[in-house]
Amino acid sequence: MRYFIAVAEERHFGRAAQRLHMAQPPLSQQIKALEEQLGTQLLVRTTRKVDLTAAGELLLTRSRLLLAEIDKLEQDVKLVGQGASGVLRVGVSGTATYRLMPMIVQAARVHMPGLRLSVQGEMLTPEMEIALEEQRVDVAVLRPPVRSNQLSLKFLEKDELVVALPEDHELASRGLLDLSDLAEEPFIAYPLSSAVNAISTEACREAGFSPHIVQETQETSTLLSFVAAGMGVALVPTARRMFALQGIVFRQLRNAPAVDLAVAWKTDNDSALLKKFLDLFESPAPTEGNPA
Amino acid sequence: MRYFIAVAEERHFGRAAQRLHMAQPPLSQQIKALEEQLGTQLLVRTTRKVDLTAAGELLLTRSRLLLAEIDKLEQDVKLVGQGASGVLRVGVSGTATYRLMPMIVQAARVHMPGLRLSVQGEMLTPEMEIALEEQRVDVAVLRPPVRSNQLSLKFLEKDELVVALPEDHELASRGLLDLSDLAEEPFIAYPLSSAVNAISTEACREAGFSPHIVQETQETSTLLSFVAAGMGVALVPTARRMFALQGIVFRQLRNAPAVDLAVAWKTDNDSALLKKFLDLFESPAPTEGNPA
DNA sequence: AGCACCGATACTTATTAGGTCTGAATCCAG
DNA sequence: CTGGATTCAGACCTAATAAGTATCGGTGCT
Repeated sequence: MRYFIAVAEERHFGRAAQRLHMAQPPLSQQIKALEEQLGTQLLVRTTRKVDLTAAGELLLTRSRLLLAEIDKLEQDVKLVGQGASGVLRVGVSGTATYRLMPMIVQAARVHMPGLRLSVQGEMLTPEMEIALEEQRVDVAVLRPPVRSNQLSLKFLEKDELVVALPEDHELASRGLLDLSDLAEEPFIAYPLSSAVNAISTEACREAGFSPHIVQETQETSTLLSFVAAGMGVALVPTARRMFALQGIVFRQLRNAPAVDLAVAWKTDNDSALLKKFLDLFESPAPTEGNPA
Repeated sequence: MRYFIAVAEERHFGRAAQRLHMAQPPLSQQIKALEEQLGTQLLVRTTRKVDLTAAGELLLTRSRLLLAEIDKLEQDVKLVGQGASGVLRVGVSGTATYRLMPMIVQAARVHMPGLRLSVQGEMLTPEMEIALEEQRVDVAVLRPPVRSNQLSLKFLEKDELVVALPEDHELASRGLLDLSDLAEEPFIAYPLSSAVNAISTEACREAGFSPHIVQETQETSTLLSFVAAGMGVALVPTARRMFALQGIVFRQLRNAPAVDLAVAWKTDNDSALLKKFLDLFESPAPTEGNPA
């Protein structure tokens, strides 16, 4: 089949043979054998040039695809044999669920076919810590710091917090805000146990006020719909801006507080699958974090 | 590859060898060679039984598909060689398999003699999208929307959904039903990934309830037999009424949700055969759809 | 413990693929 | 119109690969 493709592409037995690192006569024989097996003429040979019949055209296009699939299968089987298979349970922090997670899932599909990811999104760091320790999840994308000493971390990225405002809010007309501008605003916040909340509250305290939280919510999408409804303002990680929700504007902060994002796993988990999975994080985030 | 499939299916080298009309030792050797080529263990042999590794499982399922495709290619090439003008591989959505498909096949017989159609019925839209992209089928009759941007669509028709009921069901005595009448009924449904399921669920939600799905099934015939057996009710496209299955009655819905039917192909497929085939759809459905 | 079962190994034979040389057909140059 | 160059096909031989035969070794069952 590969022989046929070579001949059909080169339209020349000699050149095709060269490309296949073999002599021309055996190639002619193989093609002839193929034609006999199919009971069909595939090539029209005049001594001066080689042409494809309709059947040949069909065989060319389809067998190209087939060979590609076969090669891919071979690769995939090799990968799976090297440990790229099985199930990993992944927990993802609320704020990373929509942006980072799809990237990871896609990367895993390519580099670790056969791997099933069981993803739970919109989780909070303390939840994930416990889940990791109890081995209910294998990997977690979370916001440091973690308290547990059984976990290892790898730093992924740093996100500045931005302000989410209802679009008709008076502060929406200004470009760059200061945290203290928000002192009198009602806040929609992530749960108390979340890292974003901790950082936000701390930053507000440093800016000289204590935020007035009117609503607490875990899911970012819910949080933003509260903002869109005009119930208050919120501090969310930068990456969240992509959530182009109707009725919301995002404004940058002077001296914006930042939250880290990291991938975490249980240090004593020596699964080959896990190691391979963690390697996926090397390219998008080359920085190495410090273990807990 | 065929050898591996035989062994994997029989889970027994001896029986597999028998099936392949060969002796057992060369089979062992071939499998071993395959494992070496892939650098991966595919089978776990205890002297008592043969088991598949994860890599083996992958190879089994994928290579089965590949072999089927190779065989089909062989057939198709033979057909073209014998004078057929060409082969088009057509995928058809479950609900259109029985009503629309025969019409298309007949039209093709009249207007494109020499064209062979290789039809696969009872497929789901996402399956067909992938098959089109990977060029495993040339044309698909499916239910929009499609996510892929590599495909072009032509609208064919709109089908209202009707209720399929066991004939002794209390609602069977009534003529026109409202969706909310079904709020407490057990549902037999198409798979989650199907367009009909998506539309049905959405319609139920709008009618103020969430359907209680007791059974999921892909084939319409199976679905209807569950209904006939009294396991529950189902929403199926109008065209399905022709399926005069014993023990089932169909009832119209007030404000019936509707699903579209369209023909789809890969935009960059410039086969002349395909263009001609698509023209067949002009007469029965003159409306032009919007590309994906 | 012994037998039956099953896959692996060692070795031989048959089949198939590939290489070399050569021939026939066609095109082109002079 | 003839000789050289080009290109595919056939004849023949060799090397590689697959299949066959006999046998071994380990495992579970009685």
